[in-house]
Amino acid sequence: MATKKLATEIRREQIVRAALGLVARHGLKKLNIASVAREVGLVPSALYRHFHSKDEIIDAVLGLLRSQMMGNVEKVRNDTSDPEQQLERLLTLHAGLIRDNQAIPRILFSDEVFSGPSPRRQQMFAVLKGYTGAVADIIHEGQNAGSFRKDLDPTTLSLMFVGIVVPAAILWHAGGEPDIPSHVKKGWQIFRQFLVLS
Amino acid sequence: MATKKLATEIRREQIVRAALGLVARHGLKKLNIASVAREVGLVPSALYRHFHSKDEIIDAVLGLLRSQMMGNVEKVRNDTSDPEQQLERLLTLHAGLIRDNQAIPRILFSDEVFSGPSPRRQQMFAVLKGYTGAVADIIHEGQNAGSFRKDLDPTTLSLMFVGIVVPAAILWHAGGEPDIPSHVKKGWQIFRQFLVLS
DNA sequence: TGTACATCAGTGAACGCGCGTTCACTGATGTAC
DNA sequence: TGTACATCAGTGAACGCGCGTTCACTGATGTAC
Repeated sequence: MATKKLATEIRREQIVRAALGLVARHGLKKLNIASVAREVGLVPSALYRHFHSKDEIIDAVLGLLRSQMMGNVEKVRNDTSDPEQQLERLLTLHAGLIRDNQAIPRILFSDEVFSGPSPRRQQMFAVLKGYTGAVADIIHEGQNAGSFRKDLDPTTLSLMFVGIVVPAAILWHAGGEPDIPSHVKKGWQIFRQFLVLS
Repeated sequence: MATKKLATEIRREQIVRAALGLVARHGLKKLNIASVAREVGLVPSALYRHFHSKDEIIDAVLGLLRSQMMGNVEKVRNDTSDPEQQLERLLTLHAGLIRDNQAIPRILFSDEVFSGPSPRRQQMFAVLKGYTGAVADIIHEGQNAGSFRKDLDPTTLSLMFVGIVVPAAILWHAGGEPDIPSHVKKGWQIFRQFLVLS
């Protein structure tokens, strides 16, 4: 029809971005082929020229999410070499990511991931593990450099670090409260006071 | 048939418990009328003698969850009057609840809640708010009693307190790691060191 | 430069499955007399 | 103590909707000659 023909590479990207947006706005359950197609300006069956199945689209969305999270880690590590600043900026970026992108917690806990195909669950586990692992690395470096307390387990600390954002995000997700940036700022002050040797 | 006829009150409880178990094991997406009926030993249509719809069953499951969480708070407040011990026990109970009951995070983040009927989202928000509010109250009492540091916002601390368990639960949920009780123990030591005046 | 052809993105109708829900019925249970 | 009756939990067939997926087709695009 009036629809322009575009290369598969371009369409794949359009489709994945549209799917991510839909998940962020309405949740994974409402992610259906028809909506994605409408968003991209195609007919539902046209998506099958670019993906073999809906599952394949979901996997691509997971990949996009992973690259966003790991992108934040890389950005922070390139910005500065000071572990304390790395943590602070990562927290801010992460909070922003979750706020702009309600899709993250929704996907993390979705049945599509946890009851879905086993490789997908493993991929998701790898993402989470990679992220908290990177945080633990930063903490470890700070300990070695002598700027952080040395008597605490970096892994435990990394989970608590992530824990500054997550419960706030849940609450915000559920009812609009609390103000995430403000909570994150306060939470970071507390975490920092405890961890950084002055 | 051979199925015994039981009073609606009994059946309602059986149905809700069966549904909660199914969600815990397979996620909300696989919660269908047929499975619940099979679990209870009835035919699918029989459930409609006791609930008007699947949505009503889901609401009842949410109610059960709420009572479990708030039950922990009450138990702890009755056990001891020392805020520090209240927090420590609540953390342990909460960790156990999440471990035995993978249903909690799955439901909290499910589309059934967040894209579902608005009253349901409000109910869920009230549950979360009530729980973190209770934690904040305990912290506040500890501050007034002079055993906790006074220069920190109880609300922020309460979210961080919950944050000790949540990320660990997510990881465990995704891949079996880490050992939740052990992480919670270490996390509590850190939190306690920071909060409690010695 | 033009023409024939292969490629492949896009279309629309149709299929089929899962699943929530309805409905007329059956038959057990408890109660009124 | 027995009998008639109302109540209501349980049944099984059927309906209907949402939705992922298939398939034969069309027609635009780029390329070989």
